[in-house]
Amino acid sequence: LNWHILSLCVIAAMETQLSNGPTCNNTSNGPSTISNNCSSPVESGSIEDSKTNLIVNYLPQNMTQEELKSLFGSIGEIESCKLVRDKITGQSLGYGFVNYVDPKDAEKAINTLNGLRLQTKTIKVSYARPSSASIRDANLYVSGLPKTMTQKELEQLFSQYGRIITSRILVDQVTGVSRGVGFIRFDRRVEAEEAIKGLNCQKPPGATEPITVKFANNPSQKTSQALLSQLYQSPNRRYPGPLAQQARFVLILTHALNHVPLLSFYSRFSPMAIDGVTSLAGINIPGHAGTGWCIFVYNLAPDADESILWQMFGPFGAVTNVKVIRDFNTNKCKGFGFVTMTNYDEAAVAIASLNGYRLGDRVLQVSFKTNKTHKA
DNA sequence: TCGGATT
Repeated sequence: LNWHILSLCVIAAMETQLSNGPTCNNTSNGPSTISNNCSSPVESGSIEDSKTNLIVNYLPQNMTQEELKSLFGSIGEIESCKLVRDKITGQSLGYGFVNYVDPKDAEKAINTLNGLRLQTKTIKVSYARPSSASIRDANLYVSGLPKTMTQKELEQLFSQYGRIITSRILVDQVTGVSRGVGFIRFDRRVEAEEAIKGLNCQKPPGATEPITVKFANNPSQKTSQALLSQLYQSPNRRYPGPLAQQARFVLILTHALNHVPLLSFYSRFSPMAIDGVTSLAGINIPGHAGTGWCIFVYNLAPDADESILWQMFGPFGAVTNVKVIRDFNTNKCKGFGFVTMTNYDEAAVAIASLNGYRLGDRVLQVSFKTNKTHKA
């Protein structure tokens, strides 16, 4: 058994290609995205800074403040430079500020560095709006959008409430179709508040379902567990480390003791192995969500929570997301949940191992998620 | 007995 598990670990080892969504490009914010060149700065920001201070967006996750300063320092003398990080985790939030001494250098930096490709990202360089409380927390998260709605239509819908700084509609990485989720950043918080009042739970013109509009979280905020998982499954790892092996072993052994035979999952072929990800375009593969492999877990207890899913699936490899589906009113688990795993092989092993697993007095059913819907 | 989605 142990030997099989070790072999499996080798077979299952695949390159992790973590891509953080579609590469940002500077046209994606649409034609109505305003210039941040503040000819009439408002409130507390200094007028001088408006011509020297730049905001740099869509920086690669691993870029440091020093690297940012080095890159922009190649243009001219920098007065100050700040990479914005999450207060708690220290993770880069993917943007920063560069303040030049000379306004000419700021202009030059926009002309030469805006649109520069760094790793998987295309950075955006523009004048920073003066810092002020009124422009903070003006970013909205919008869900339930009709899949046909374009970014332009989204902006049209929201523009009645104020000046839009940026907008975006998230798309499936594989199919390119809208995920029905987007973002709108207004110039001022009060505008965002009005948009929530006016549009939350409303049907956009021609739509059949109401949309949800609320304040957005910070970009790429992950749970501490997902961060741990990411750390633990480092991108260059080819084989699971001793800890992973141990955990797998324990789990699979537990499974064996549960008197459910293991499937011959190691002989199963992986669709990822045909000719890589490109072969997946337009093909509907169960559980494949573009960002990973989505697994359906059925027969969870009413009091089940996310931690049990992390505990069960984590040992099999990179888990990026878990979700227990709860009843809106009672907040009790509706009996099922979802787990997203990065690598097909690890997901397949987890499914093969955990399907039929006895959790308390329940026997779990675990499979790739399908497109079933309860709607009529 | 197959959601919600966080650039």
